Amino acid sequence: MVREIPEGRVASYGQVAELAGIPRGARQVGRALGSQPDGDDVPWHRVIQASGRIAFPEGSAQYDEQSRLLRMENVAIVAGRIDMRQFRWQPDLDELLWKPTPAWDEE
DNA sequence: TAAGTGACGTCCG
DNA sequence: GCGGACGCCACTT
Repeated sequence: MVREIPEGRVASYGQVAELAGIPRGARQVGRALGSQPDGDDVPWHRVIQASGRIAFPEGSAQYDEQSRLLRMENVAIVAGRIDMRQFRWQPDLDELLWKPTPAWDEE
């Protein structure tokens, strides 16, 4: 499922779990990613907390690595947070939402 | 077998 | 917006 997340977009653990058919399996997703051998082709860095924060403690090597990879994909991390309204991956509406952007003043 | 522990999420104050 | 309490579930002690 995580491999489906396109570059430049992110998804929350809960979202991935749900899409994978595991309603309350957010923690399972975290475990799965953690047990994934490094150097694999799974874009683990695109999975973050629903709050828009990176799950690792700020300042940790892992936090730095993840934020680095995200920024490399042009995902903005402001004040330790990622704007989910802007970068959250939406499987179906993806193409629609990722266009320029004018339409979200409805918020 | 029971208790502790997370790469989490939601609710509440 | 933040921290605490709980819920969650697959391990590990």
